[in-house]
Amino acid sequence: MDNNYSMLFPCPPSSSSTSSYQISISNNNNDNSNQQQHGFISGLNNNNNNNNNGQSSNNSAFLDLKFHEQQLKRSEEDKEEEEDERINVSDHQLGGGSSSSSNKKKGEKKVRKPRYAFQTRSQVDILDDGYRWRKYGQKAVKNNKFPRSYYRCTHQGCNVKKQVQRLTKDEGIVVTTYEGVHTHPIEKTTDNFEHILSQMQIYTPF
DNA sequence: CGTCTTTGACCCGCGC
DNA sequence: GCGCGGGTCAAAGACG
Repeated sequence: MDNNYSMLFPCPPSSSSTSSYQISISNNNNDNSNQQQHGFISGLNNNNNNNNNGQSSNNSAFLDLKFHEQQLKRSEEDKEEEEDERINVSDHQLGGGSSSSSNKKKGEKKVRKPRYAFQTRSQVDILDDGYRWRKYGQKAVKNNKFPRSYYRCTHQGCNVKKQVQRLTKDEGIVVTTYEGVHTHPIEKTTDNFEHILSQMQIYTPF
């Protein structure tokens, strides 16, 4: 469907960065079959808005990105997405309570965009990918001592979301899950991110 | 004062 | 039908 990777990386990488990250990406088909391969990326940097960045990320110059399509019962939903208008399943609205940003009409089925998950070895939870995110929720996750944080892109009209979660098994790994594609250019660039992009082009299976 | 995070409540889907 | 877990909302607070 949307296998146009370049759309996902609106900022062309420059080769000027001298930072020393190494990236390894591997498809991680841990769950079921029927995998698709899409890519999205989250760079490594401090987002100095909020997080616990007392611990410097400079030491964690080794990035270990593992990339896998998240298998969220998505295969059937993708199929149904096209004929979505025809289906009248339920008349619920998104989210808790009164107002929903996506004004779904009565009878429309909730459409989930495909999601792309990355595992990133990083000291910090928040990875600066050049976009501005606003946190809108945090939930405790079953079988995980770390909570999952929910972020939404703050750009007007851009409905991209991401989830950030640290693994219990390996506390150094942060799983970042993106949902949707940005409809606007990147808002700020970082050397780290650009460097990661340049690496990604090598490894991304076009 | 504007922006962002925190956090409890709410809603929904799904399995039993 | 019920309970659980995931996802979202929105008011309140923190912060620059």
